[in-house]
Amino acid sequence: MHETASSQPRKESKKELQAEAARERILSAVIDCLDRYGYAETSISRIQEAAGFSRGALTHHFPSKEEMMVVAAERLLRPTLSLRRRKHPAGAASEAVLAVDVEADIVWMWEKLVDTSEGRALLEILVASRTDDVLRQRIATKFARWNNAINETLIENYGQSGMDGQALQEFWTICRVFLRGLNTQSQFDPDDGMRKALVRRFAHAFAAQMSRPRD
Amino acid sequence: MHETASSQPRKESKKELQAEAARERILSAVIDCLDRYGYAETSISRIQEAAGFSRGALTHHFPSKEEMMVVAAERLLRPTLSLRRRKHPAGAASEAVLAVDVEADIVWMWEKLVDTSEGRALLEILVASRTDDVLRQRIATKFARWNNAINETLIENYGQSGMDGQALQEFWTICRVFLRGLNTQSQFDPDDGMRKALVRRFAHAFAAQMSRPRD
DNA sequence: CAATACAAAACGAACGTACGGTTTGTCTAT
DNA sequence: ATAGACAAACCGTACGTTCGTTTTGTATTG
Repeated sequence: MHETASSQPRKESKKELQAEAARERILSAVIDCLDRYGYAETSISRIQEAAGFSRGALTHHFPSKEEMMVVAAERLLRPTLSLRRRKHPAGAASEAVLAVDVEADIVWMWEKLVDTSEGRALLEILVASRTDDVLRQRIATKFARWNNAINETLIENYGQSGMDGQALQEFWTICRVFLRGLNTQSQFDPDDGMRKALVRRFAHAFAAQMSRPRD
Repeated sequence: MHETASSQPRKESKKELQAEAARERILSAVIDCLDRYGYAETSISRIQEAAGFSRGALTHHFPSKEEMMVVAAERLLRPTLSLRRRKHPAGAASEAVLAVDVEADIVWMWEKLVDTSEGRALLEILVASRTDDVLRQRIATKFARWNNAINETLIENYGQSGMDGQALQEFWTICRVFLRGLNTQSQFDPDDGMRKALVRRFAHAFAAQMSRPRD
């Protein structure tokens, strides 16, 4: 072993790049299968087929199916998907602006984070981890960190509202829970219309609550 | 087949009673396994073990596992669990009374309908039906009817609020979706405290929105 | 700059296991 | 006696894993 420290991305050997690309392709296949077939029906064969690799290649990159699922979950819980910061014009009509922003952010979360392959795959993993002890233990801290990261970003954006931090955390958690729950009945109205209407209705009521003084 | 019409429960032969009790026991075992092990890990062996029956008994009462699941789903979607009617004192302070009632009903729904074995089993079936076409087709209409029945009961109780029927339906659907979503992360805080706090926070905001005039 | 040596990558067959379904047998109540 | 209620053994299948082989990229020689 030479001293090619991993902190120096200088010399990414071609093989390492290839291996990393393969792992990425496999993880994408896992997420795709979770969305299409659900956690239970996501078999090695299905992943193999979706990724375009052989059975042996999968076991070469991941020692077990469980490991594949955990790494896929880690990818879904990567904090890379953060809301963009908003710059608020300091001063007048702050409440109205705030409400509009909250509504827009919620709709954006629904369309870009939840109502996607990744969002549905995450739902499958979360529901599976409800009854799978080892899976739950392995993703619990990542999930908590992910929730906190989202909350912090949102609180940073909306901290000037009248609510304290605790209440804000709870409100955004409610929002996340609602959007995730909406994915549990997406199969019953193939047209997005109804769900999107619900999102808007929720966002509107939610924003109204947030931009009002606490009682 | 004699002409013992099912509309005449007059002569329930002892054997029929026994068979019905066995079916009920099996269905309870299914729901229990769905809650404990999840949809994927609910196998015939597990159900057999939980119900205290042999493999043969299960296949005697239900032709297939899918049929068992569908009938279990039908049991979970039975309209028997309806909110009790509330009698409102016609007259003063109706808005405040309304808000209190809404909050109480939501907490009641969470504790008695959603945060239960049956509620979690229903979550498992709904998530499974997202990717299982035959299961979805077989429970779709029952699920829709169940949602409508709940909505109608609630609208009957709260019809005097300022909202129109469409908005009320959407609001209660939002409530149901949120409570179901809360079950998808119940495994991460074994203490009910946090979830119950979220329910209360949601119920409070929800009630405030409902007892306010529309904009 | 070849030629060789070695490790990683990809492959596919084989294995044991657990599942759902089926069949056969036994007992009980009518 | 006859049909239903339950039990137990059996069958084919699909799963996840293991393992030996082949291929490909990289490093080390002359």
